[in-house]
Amino acid sequence: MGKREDIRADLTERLLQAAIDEICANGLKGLRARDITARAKCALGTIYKCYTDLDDLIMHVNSHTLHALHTHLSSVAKKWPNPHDRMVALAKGYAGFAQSHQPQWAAIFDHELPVDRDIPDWHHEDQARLLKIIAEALGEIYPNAQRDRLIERAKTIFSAAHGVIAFALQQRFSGVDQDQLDMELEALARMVTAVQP
Amino acid sequence: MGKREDIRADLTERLLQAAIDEICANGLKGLRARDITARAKCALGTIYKCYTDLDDLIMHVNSHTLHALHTHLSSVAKKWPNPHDRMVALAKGYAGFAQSHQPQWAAIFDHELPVDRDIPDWHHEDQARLLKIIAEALGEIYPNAQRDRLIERAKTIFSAAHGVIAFALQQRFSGVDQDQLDMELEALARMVTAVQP
DNA sequence: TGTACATCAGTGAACGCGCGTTCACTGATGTAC
DNA sequence: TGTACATCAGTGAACGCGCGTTCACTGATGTAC
Repeated sequence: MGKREDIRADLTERLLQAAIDEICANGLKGLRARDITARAKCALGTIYKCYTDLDDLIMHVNSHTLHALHTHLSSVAKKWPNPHDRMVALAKGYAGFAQSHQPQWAAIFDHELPVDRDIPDWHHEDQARLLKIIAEALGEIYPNAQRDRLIERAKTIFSAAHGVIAFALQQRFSGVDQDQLDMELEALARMVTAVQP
Repeated sequence: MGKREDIRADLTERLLQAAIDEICANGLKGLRARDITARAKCALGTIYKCYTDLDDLIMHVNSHTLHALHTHLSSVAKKWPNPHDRMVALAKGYAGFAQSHQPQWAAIFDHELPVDRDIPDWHHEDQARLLKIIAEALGEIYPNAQRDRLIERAKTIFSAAHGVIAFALQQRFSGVDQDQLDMELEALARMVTAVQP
């Protein structure tokens, strides 16, 4: 009987969820170990039984968010057979996700690991899967392009859209108005997938 | 005779330069009041005589960087009479500046003021001046467009290019390869300024 | 120009707080017979 | 099933460190006569 393992698994899960909730409530910057364990109703030390440290826990939260984003965008992509329209829908879908999950979404990009520690493989894979959705649409638009070029172009388009969305959502820097965001994203997506040599 | 004022002005300037140098050396995250005053060869408390606090000093550093960026991009713009080519040159020029001033450039976007404090007007103006350079080129490409629409589109293009450059420079997220950055920026700038209804 | 006094700038030791991480403890879970 | 013992999970008070900010002090600058 694995009662101890069950407890551990339950604790691990509760801590993850508590961390997510705390980030939603106070943002990554306002995340404190004590708040997480208070919310998860366990002792402070438990974090270090279930995770290496706070950074490790945050990485898991971010992975969780990336999975949710991937699920969201996959389902959006499925609805649009035309690759041009699909790109527009993906851009808007990304904006919608970012908007409705703002603090978690921001955490993905704001969290910085200590320099001596490197990003786990599964995190890179999460990102690669996202890019694949875009690359696939591009492949349909440019059937003769090389696979590597498509991936590279997908990165460009993703980061461009991300830039537009990030500046629009965090008022801080002069991004586009929020109510013009969808319109501008549509324009961007259309321009960027107009056929060319 | 304003000897006291001279000393104060000198100190203020030295602190600014020391802060810039420290950011270059250790990044915004590694910026510490003690390191700044050590480099400026004055006492710790002096920061609070010349600036409200560390955040205020950082805002001044960022303003300094934005001015340098504006100067750089203005001179780039002057060299290209054709607005399409100018947009390409601006994108590459921005990437070049970001690359050669990475820590200072990153500081502009990484620095977060406490929520209760708002961004001074001069900081917004610095940003607006940057956008104007882009809007001007757009105005030549789309002579019939409204001024407001041009500004909005300039914001979109700026944040898109910024996204591409930011992801490419900070390896962290899957941005385009650094040696393909210029090529991708050129493609982006051309696509985004292709004539359309 | 010289002297006496007032002001106030720069100084840096000390304060204070936040907060991640540790570790000696204790009691529930698992094991042996 | 019951009892005695060993293990080891979760606990949370305490540690330790980093670091922004303050403030009583002192000596140079400015002022009055």
